[in-house]
Amino acid sequence: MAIPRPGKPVRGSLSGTPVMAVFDLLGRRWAMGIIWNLSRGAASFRNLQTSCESISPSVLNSRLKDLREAGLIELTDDGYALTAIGEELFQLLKPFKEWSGKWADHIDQKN
Amino acid sequence: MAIPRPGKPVRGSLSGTPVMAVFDLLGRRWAMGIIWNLSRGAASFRNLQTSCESISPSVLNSRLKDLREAGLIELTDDGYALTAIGEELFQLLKPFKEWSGKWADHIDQKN
DNA sequence: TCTGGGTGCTACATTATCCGTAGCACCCAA
DNA sequence: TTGGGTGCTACGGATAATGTAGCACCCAGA
Repeated sequence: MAIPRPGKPVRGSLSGTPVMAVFDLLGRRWAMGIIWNLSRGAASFRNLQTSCESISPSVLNSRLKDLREAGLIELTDDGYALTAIGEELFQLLKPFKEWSGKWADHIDQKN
Repeated sequence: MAIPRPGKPVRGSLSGTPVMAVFDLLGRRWAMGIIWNLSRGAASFRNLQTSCESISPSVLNSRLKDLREAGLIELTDDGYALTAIGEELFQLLKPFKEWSGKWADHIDQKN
């Protein structure tokens, strides 16, 4: 699948705004999980495969390609790593961890 | 598809942590876009359908069900609306807009 | 040099998910 | 009671994800 570019939504997004292109890119399986994993440092293909338990290599490869073409990750001597702007994106993802705790509590309450 | 619950990943996520359950839920088409749209206030089914240009009603319905079961949105007299915790999640999504601008510039530079 | 094991990735069939369109039930106003 | 708007479901085809197998490459040891 083609890579969504800001202003040129591929998958049919809301209005073609850059933020929707982001949602388009991140709204794919494993995309955010991969970024999350790479935040701890560069990782090899195999390494990512094991930390993303059940991802198949073909999808991992495809997602890595997406993220690389989007400029969020790059292939270094140490393996795949976040780029500067990818790291910035991770900083936005970071607060999700705390929120998810609240969310979990909220759901537990209901059950 | 079953709803991912914190601690009980459905689709096979990294490690079953709550944050991965979030990524599992949001890593579906339109999920973040719907939340983004609802941040401007409650919206009807039709309303969402038009603001999410090319979403099909069946997928929209499915996503709304996902988000409702996850407790992020609810059906009010005014239509679908963010819950309190859904609104909190939107606050985390908000900074993506600014970042996406940077990202767009970054990509333009490369081309 | 020739195993043998680790790594990165591809191929392919199966399954799940998404999309597009049609259409039904409901409400309300004319 | 007809017509139009709204909320949603059904279904067939397209697209994406999964699971498994396996190939090419490198390097270490015999």
